[in-house]
Amino acid sequence: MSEAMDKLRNFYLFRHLNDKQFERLSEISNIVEYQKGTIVFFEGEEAKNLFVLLDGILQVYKTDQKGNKIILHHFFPVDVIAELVNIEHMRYPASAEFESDGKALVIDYEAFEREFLKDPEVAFGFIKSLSKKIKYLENVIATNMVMNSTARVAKFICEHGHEISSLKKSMIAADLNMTPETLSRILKKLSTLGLIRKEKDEIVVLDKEGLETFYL
Amino acid sequence: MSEAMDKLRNFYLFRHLNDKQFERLSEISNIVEYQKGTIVFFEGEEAKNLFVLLDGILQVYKTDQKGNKIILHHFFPVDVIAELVNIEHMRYPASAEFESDGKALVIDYEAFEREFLKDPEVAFGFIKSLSKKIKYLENVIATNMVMNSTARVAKFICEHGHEISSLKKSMIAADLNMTPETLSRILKKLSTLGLIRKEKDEIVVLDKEGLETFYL
DNA sequence: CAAAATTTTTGACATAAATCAACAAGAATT
DNA sequence: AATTCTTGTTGATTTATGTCAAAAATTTTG
Repeated sequence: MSEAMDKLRNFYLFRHLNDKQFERLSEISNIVEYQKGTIVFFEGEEAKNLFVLLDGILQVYKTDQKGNKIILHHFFPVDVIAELVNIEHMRYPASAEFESDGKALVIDYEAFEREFLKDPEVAFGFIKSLSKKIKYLENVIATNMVMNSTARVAKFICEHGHEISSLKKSMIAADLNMTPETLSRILKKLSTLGLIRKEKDEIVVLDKEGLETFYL
Repeated sequence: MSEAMDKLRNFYLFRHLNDKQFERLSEISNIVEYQKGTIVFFEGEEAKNLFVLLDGILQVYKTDQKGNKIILHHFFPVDVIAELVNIEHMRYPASAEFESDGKALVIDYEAFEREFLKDPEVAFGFIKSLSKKIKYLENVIATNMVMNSTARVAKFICEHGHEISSLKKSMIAADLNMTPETLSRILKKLSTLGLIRKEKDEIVVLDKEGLETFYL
């Protein structure tokens, strides 16, 4: 059995399926490989498939009138994508683009609903998965509507201190829904306040509590 | 049987319950009346109960650092509140306040989960209800993060044209997460553009398509 | 390692919306 | 009807962040 199938077997939504059910799942789905930059679906498009992200990072975003991306979320493997739009026969409320090369299981939703969704375990798995989705939407709102730029940066530093070294600043800015200029200025301000120290390729947190006061 | 119980019987989540189950539901819950302005739960509080709103309007909001309310949603009867926080044993991500006098069924969640959530019909009802919640969160994001003030006002006029007469402008402004001053200025602008006409106690839409161009 | 390309920072300026204060218009009360 | 209270409007100012352009720093390439 392929590595991908292995990942699937262990994925919480499918863990309890017996061999026969799993076999059937394979029949109504197929594994697709995507290249970095590929758009999996566009905002406004109609949904016919359920996606299970197996490899790579998937970025979900909306576009405002001026054409700016507003990044809502990054999905990491393994995760279900687009269960809601399928359940509700909606159009995608946002677009999804691979941020790296990746791979996904693409499931024919209609067949899935018919043959699997009545299974209480699968239904409960869906509840879990929808819950997770609500949590991150709450987080998007809490972060982007309630907090100002400084607070968002402070939060990001506290929560992702390490990763900063490996990420481009312009990427971080995009994820925080602000311009690189604004990010740069805020980092400078936090430096001046003595809360962080900007070193070559790294940001050292000097006063975590001080940072937290911006957003807690 | 009381009017409230009647409403409950017909509520989609409980419609399929038999008399015995319904009896049991009554045992693990009770109907509470609330006065206008009562806070049902505060952001950050731990959840122990599931609420079913039976009467009145419930406003859900977050508070930013400056103490400004950021209104996320209005619930109208009959609707389930706080299923997520209960499922996930989370703290409330927002506060809820009655905007009018009201009434709700308050269910002991632990007992509910134990005795009802395994029922596939109830589980499916939960999926539906979580879906609804995701939809309005998407809408909050689409409205408040993606659209500017003018677009939000234009959308509101198109979608709630009638209600405007009955609502205080300051209320509308709060719901749109802007100040009354901003709302007043935008209405003036839309008037000047000939898209609406402001009459005593009413706003007449003159050019719906024109309004829609602001947000579609 | 030097040159070129990319990314980040800085400065000047623009913009949307909030804030503050005064005023006007309606509604409620005496 | 006159007075008071509440709500809405207008103008001036402030604030946070975006935009654009140039300079500085860093990374990649030859």
